[in-house]
Amino acid sequence: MRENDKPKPSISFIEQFIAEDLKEGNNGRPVHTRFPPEPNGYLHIGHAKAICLSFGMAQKYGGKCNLRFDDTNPVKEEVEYVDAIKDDIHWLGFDWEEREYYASDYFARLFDFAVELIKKNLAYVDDQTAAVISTQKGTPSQPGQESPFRKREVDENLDLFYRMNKGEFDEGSHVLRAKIDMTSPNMHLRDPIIYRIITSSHHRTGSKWMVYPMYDFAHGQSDYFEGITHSLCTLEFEVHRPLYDWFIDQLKTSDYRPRQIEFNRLNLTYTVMSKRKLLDLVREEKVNGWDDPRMPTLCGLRRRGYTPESIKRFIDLIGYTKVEAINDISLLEHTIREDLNIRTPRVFGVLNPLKVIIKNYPEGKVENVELINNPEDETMGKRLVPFCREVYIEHDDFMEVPPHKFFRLAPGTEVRLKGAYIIKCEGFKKNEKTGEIEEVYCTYDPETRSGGNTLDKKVKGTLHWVSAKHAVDAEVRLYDRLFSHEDPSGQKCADFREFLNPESLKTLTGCKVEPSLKSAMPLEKFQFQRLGYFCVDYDSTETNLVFNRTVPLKDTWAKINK
RNA sequence: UGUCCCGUGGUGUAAUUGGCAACACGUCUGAUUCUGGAUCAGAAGAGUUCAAGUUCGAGACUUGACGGGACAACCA
Repeated sequence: MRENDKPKPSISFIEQFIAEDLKEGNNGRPVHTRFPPEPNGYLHIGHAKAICLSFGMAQKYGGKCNLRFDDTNPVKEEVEYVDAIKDDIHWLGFDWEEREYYASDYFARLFDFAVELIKKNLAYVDDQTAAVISTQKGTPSQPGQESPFRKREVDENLDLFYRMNKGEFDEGSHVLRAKIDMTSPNMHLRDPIIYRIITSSHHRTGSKWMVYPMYDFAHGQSDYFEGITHSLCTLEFEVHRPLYDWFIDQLKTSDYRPRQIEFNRLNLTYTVMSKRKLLDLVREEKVNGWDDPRMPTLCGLRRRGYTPESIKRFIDLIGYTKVEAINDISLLEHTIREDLNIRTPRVFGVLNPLKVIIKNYPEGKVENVELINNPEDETMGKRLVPFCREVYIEHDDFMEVPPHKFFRLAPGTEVRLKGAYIIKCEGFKKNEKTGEIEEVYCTYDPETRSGGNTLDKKVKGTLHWVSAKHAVDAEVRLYDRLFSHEDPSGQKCADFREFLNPESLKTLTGCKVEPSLKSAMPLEKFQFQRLGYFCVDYDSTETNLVFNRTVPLKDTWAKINK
């Protein structure tokens, strides 16, 4: 009854930090977070985890969350990605209002800050090649060595840096480095490169700049410029934090400083989650684009039939920790079933049609039988489905020689056609050459019409069906896991491509669906009874209906059958 | 031979900050149903990587092992 009686919902360690910071005043600021994608690819479900966190914390604590494109590397970034990223965030149900920012908005301030560091003798221009700088850095277990240019005079550094940006030097010939500590046990503090020369055009600033800041020199500062209080990122940036803090120390003029907190990134079984690998799959045409329904991208999941709610629910369940875990994709499948179970109408669709002829049913007669659209939700109402002498059933639902515990149709057995009548199998036609069953002959019991209450005749099996005369043809795409290995990218001796599942896409044509589906629109979702959840694909047209199977229903018979 | 992070049922997370380990998924029973789905009821499954210490009491604290991960891109 009381609030206290309920177990307190546990909050993540990040939320605990935020709550503590707020308690201590948070420098007089409300929570302000940011989601900072680089526009060099499409968002995937791992990004959704970060989005839910940053937007979620802001929402929960009455703060704000900015969208900031981390566009400091013009050679990899494109506008195409900017637009797609915005669509995906909105689709998930989050909004950054007018706060759409770009790291490139801060290029001038960042440049000025670099100049300031040079003047404070905390940065210098290095003329060495990348290879030389790299060897001088040492290794994680060996200290680095100082560059011969480290002691360059301030004026010379200033002059060189300005000339770098004027385009007087080639790419790779000079870099600007922060002067920190070449012997630090943290590699990131060994005089990190903060500016490099890039002559490619930037998707927003064009050719205005010839020098571009590195991630470490842009990210924390951008947070600072925007007044971010909590900068939430994934675990691999943990070792960057001392550097993040070092730059903030040079920059801050009051008590305010953004705080970086790291959490575990999302790993899913049977898929890959790095943008580079996903890009490889797209470029090498292992999949049909970023929005291929087998991809873990948000646009792929959307096309597959996933709902934002199911993704958010999944993310909620897996939580935020510092443990590098690999999450089971079957949990995602659970959350989408849970969601679709409530929201989708039930329909009949036959994937592998087998014709059943009901011999004692009058030719030419059509009855409209009434079916419940969703037993979970009465408000979704009922619909009429035509029934007649010839219907299609699922090929798997008939067996000439049924195994033990087979509840479906077989010679001499009875089943119910859902919503219609109980039928009995009296015979079948078999192709002598191929051994394939081509038709099944049945009789029906007119007394068993659904809804009639006098009958206590019971059958074990209930089948879905589609009237042969009224059926609409459809193409159905069945998806399986993209990879056959649980952890395709975690194998040292094999490339992830070797684990691609050759059966990840099966296209079925000549499927038969009930006539009410004729005008279904792309992304419309249904439960094909006894089969699974399906949604209309973008490829669907008026003359060629195309469905994607989002996820099958759990199938205990398939399990028994194993 | 470095620095930092992490180690709780099969999996993912909890444990009110030290009081005999909880939840979800999955698994297995059973009930029920005109979806072998869903739903409902129930069960099995970890003594918290190991060891020592502090304490009346440790999954939580300390130390040390062991195991896993991150860090040596002019990527983010």
